[in-house]
Amino acid sequence: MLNIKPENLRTFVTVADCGTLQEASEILGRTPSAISMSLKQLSEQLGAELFETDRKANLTPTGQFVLEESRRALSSFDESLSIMQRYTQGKMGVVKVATVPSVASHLLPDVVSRFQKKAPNVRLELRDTDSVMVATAVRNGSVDCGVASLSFASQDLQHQLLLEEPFGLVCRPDHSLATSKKPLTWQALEDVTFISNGLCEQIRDEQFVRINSNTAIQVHNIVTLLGFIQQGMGVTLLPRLAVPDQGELCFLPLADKAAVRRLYFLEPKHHRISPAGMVFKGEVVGSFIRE
Amino acid sequence: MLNIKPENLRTFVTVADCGTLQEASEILGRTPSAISMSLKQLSEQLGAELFETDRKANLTPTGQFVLEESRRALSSFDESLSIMQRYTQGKMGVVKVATVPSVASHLLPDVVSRFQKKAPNVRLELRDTDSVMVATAVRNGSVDCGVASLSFASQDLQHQLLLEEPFGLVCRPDHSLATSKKPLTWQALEDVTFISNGLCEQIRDEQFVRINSNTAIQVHNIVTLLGFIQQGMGVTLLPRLAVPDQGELCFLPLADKAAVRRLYFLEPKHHRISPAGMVFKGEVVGSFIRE
DNA sequence: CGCCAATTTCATTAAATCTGAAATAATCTT
DNA sequence: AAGATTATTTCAGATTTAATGAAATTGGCG
Repeated sequence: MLNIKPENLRTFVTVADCGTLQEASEILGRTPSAISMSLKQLSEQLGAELFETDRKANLTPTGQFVLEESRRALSSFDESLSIMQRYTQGKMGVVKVATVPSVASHLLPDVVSRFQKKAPNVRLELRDTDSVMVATAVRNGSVDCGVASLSFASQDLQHQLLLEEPFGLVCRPDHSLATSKKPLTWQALEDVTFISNGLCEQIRDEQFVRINSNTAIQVHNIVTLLGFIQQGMGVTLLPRLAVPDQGELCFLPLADKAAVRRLYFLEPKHHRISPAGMVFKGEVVGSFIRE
Repeated sequence: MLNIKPENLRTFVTVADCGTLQEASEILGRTPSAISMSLKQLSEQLGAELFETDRKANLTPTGQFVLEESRRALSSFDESLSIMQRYTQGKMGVVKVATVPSVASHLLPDVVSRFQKKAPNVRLELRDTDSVMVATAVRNGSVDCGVASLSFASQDLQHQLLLEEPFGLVCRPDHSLATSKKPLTWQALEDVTFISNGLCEQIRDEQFVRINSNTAIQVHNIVTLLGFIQQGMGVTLLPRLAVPDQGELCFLPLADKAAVRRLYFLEPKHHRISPAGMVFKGEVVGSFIRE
């Protein structure tokens, strides 16, 4: 089998274009004798003369054919290398991300627009679900990475803290607790109708856990939950980002500063994410670290 | 710029397929350490890890992408080399040939069928004209080579004698000369109506040249010429191959054995013909040398 | 937690490639 | 047509690049 390297073809193409070894030698940065040897090797491998005479002005029919095919071969090879390079630089590919809804709606838009400026040819696939599903999706590989809170550390997930935000009481402005001047204690919740939601599981305080587990209603969907609050059916606890800014509901601080939601960047521990995914991660992490 | 050679990609693909250096080293015929270094070089050039761990069982996302692209790059490159190789071996391409009609109809069929057996993927373009046009076509490159007689040696044509065949007198069976027992002398032509044709210019004998230039009719097209003879309008001189075998005309030998048509293989002197053309030439020359 | 096997590293050897000078071949000039 | 000139090839030595084999390291498995 023959052993022709792209550099042989590149040399040949340059010489054919220049018509002289001297000129080609300057372009290629090698001596004419090196180029002469490279051409000799190529024509020996092919078993045919490429030039009519030892002056390089005229190609044989074989030379013309090999010239065209060499151009094709080189541009295809170079294109492949370029594609690999763009991929490894995170300028190409697909990134699939799962986040919790509050992150998706409040924090992702900024991250995404900066990411797209940096990597305009990368396709971004976003989905939002609850934290458990985010973790599952990252774990089984159906997404590259995710942002969620972490109920329990998984052995095949790597996590990185992005943000801590306090829970607060969400209620109507005319609710009895709404006028409280001081941060609310857990005790205050004992006497009102508490509507639980999925995020409440993040709060580990014993007294609250009891309140939470005794509650009559638990609503998982945020929009539905807020509707219930709006109707005056009770109060709930939510982190700041989960509550729409321009709503008509109150958001009151809690006395227990340990009641926080932690958001983590999640990625698989045992296999790494794509270069484009790394660029996305950089945007996410950078965005949260700055603020 | 990066300096990745096909051998690097081939090594990577083999290792990715095998899943272990040991196995790949046997296939590639190199030691595991050589392969390890080649892989290291590749991933350094790309600036990304290709395998999850130093065991080669699992590819990173980058590795999977590079694997696919490497396959594409290698098969394209190899295909190009294969095409060049097939071309230089005369297994691909186009051969354009011009011949005189008698060769085209009598001798080419055999040559062509043997050529097509040898080079089934080469396109053959045949045309027939008179010798002067054949030579012109070869000279100006509109055909690769040709078969014709040669009125005057051209400085940019290379020729090779294929066949010498004697001229003979062509006439109706009831013509006065048809019954002659002895080979005909030029003198015998002085008393009959001689119809000239283009091939007669090959005959240099002085007496004949005079007869030929005094003739009242000159017909260039062979079919037309034979029609004239058939009608009893006169006689002509032709080489054996130019007269149809199963015609009703007589072909009588001449006394002057120097009156021969010489057929040459013609090719350009200053630029060589394509590999497929060389294969065709081989068939033509071989065919004539054998007989 | 330690063994076993695969992989990497490192120093050395081998191979391929490049250089520069001299020889050769081709074109240009007279 | 012969010498002058320029381009190309050849060759030996130098340099760069890749491959080897032994030793060190790493990762997976019991």
